[in-house]
Amino acid sequence: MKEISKHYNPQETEKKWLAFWEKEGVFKYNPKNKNKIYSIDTPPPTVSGKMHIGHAYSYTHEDFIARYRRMKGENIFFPFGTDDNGLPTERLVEKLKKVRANKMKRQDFINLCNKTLKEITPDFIADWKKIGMSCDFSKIYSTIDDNCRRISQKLFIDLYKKEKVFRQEAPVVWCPHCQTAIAQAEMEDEEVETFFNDIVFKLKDGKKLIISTTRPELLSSCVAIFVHPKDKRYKNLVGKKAQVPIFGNWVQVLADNDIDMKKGTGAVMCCTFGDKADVEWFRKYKLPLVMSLDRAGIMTKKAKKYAGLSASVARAKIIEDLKKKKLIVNQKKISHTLNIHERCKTEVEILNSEQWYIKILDQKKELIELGEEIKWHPQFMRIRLENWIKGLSWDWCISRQRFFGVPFPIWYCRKCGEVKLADEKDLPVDPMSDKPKGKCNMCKSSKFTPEKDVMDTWATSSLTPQLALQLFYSEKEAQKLIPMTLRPQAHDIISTWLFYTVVRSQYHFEKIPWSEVMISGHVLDAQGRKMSKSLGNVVEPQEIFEKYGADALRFWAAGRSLGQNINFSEEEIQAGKKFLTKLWNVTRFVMMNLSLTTLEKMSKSYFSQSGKKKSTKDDISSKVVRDEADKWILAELQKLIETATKSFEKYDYSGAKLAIEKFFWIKLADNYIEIVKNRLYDESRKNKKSRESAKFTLYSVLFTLLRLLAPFIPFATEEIYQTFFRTKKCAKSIHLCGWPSVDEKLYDKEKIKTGKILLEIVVAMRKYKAERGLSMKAEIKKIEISCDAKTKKAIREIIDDLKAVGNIKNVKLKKSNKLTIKIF
RNA sequence: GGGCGCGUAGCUCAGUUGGUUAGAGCAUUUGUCUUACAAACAAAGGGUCAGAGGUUCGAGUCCUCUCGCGCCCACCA
Repeated sequence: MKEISKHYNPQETEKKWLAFWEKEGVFKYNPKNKNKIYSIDTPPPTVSGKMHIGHAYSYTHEDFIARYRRMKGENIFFPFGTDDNGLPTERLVEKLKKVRANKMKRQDFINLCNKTLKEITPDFIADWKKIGMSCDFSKIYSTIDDNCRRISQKLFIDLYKKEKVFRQEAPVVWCPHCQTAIAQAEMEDEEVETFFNDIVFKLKDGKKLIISTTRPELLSSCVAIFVHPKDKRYKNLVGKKAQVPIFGNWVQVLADNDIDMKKGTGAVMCCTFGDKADVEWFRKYKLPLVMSLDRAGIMTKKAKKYAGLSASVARAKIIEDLKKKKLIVNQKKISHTLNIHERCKTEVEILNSEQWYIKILDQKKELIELGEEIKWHPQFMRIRLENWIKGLSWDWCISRQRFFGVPFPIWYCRKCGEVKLADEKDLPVDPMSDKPKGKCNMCKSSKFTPEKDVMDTWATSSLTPQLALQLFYSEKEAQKLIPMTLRPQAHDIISTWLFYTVVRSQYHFEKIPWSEVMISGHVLDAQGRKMSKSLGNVVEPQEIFEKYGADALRFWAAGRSLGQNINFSEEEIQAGKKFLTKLWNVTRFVMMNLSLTTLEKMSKSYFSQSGKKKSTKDDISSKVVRDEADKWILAELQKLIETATKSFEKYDYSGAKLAIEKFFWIKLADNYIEIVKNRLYDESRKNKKSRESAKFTLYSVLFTLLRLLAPFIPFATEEIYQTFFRTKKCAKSIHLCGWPSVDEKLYDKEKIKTGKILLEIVVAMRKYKAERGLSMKAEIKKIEISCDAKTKKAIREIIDDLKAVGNIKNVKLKKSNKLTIKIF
């Protein structure tokens, strides 16, 4: 018997195997391996200082799949990277270093970002290792590193040459706080209370026209008034001019079908720009452009006496002035939803400015079809992409008036304005410090202005298949590996990362980026609410590691089906820990009963180097296994392998976990071990063959079970494998052992039926004893079982185990059509 | 307003293509030192499967409607 400690210590064990995996390069990717490649487009987490529980939840999901596929023998390409450029990183650095990018020299800020990333990234990544991600961490990309900048710029040039990207001056969604353009996907909703003001405009004939607005501060931007063409109240006013109060200019009254007659007074002012409708009218009726707000959200000169005020101050002031002049006739308190910037929660504005866009609006249909080409897990998530694409109303704005991002590889000719692209050989470039080669292609001038803007972070992270593949492959080879096998991610970024990656893959390679996607849900608190600092309900995975270990956390994460949100529950994590303890105890039991020589004999004869079962010729199961209970548990085990494998193939890891858990606890621990105990303890000679049968069964059931569990609890299973199962000839890690396959010879469905009867009798006996307050060891004098002939035969075959487990003196079998059990 | 998901035991969730008596964990109650495990084990109680209607020999499962919860999108004048 091997020495084995009484308690399982997850923290120590996990640390040990983490170091072992790294040292031995267990998860290192080998591009030369000839096996089928299973490639995963791992989400590069946005560097934020710390892994959160939602990360832990969804990343373990993809790791379950990766580990399963690896054991199946596929060549797993499971890279790792971090997304660390753009606004999220800028905001993190501003917070950590207590600076404001706007108030620093551009280059100083960029240097500070790079320096900060160097400081925090290793600790950040450590959590992904701790959770047991089986990625190849030996080569990691960062979306701001030289290679990623090069790829990103190169592919930008590709888009430019394919005319999929364009620059235009147009109204764009703008964040006044971050002072940059943003994309449609970066907006969130927020419900706010405000006043709906009825404001008096005067007509030439002195009559009044009352409009309703929530944004009176934009009066100075008013360029028209709209009414519905069928609105009788205003029908005779259409085509006439009205005077803007306070500012005195005259604007036309126009009719448009989009007007809601029931809303407010049914008359609305159009400002360039108050909202998206204004943009549409601006375009449709070719209205003049009057910008009353600047890039920082401050009123411009156009706002005359209100210039220099912030929008909200100006609003209060203008309402006051209008009231004094009795030009506000009604104020109604309303609550409405407006868009805020997801990064800083500032109310967004629409501003006219020059930006770079990737064309998407003209490709909606094609993009929806591409979504259909991908296999979705779960399927319903595809609809979310489709809905998003259908609802798109802006092309994808990728330029940001920021600092820490991938620069555009372009300059503009000072003379004719023509774009000058960087030479692909020179990438990555920073046009702010690098000079373009040659002269302007149009006018042959040699004076250029650099593009100051940087690309949005999604413009680079939408290229993760390339960023990851080019860690190991040349550009040409990498393209051959598109589509990758799997994109795993959570549902919140379907409209960004998933969508953008599809767009880029199509434009560059005319291919979908991956054949399959798996979408995880979110972690909510115990009450099902979002976790947030303000609610104080945030659970940190680091605390869970400390208290219960990563395996317990992973076990919990496998508890709900893919795509579903999960409520955090400490009890569930405790249940995971309990499972580990139980597994440990079962292992102790098995190992206490197997001698070292038996172990070696078994591993030699039964398992080949890879841990895969040997060919049938070497199969000793048919020679050794003789008792019915053993055949029963082995048959159940085959059924389990079948279920677990089928589930994993469907990305239904939770189904696999559930089946394994039930088998382990109910079939194996509660019943089989109880039944077989007595046979193991009886060391008499005549029992030798039965004892051997039990030993072999326990050995192979446990080893199979360990392999089935390895994707979920990689640390505990590794510990047990290394301590008890691994011999010189075996694979160096359980994660390199084969995935168990069903042994048809052992998959005897009749034996499963026999087992069912056996359990029924055992349960009846236990109930009998429990009801009388007896010990489970108490003797039963006589048990009478009435059953049909077939069952009778089956019971005869398991009668020794049955008598032993219940401590029964006499078993009497009677013939009957119905199974009844009487105990005396 | 549109789309998607969810509603099953006190709580958290399973429930395969419709098929015997709807399952598990936690919680509750009772019992048991049983040579793996008392942080364990055994047993028990607990359900109009949100509601209504329909299809079917048969519905937790399929269809229609209603109600409740969550998420995404739209509405923003």
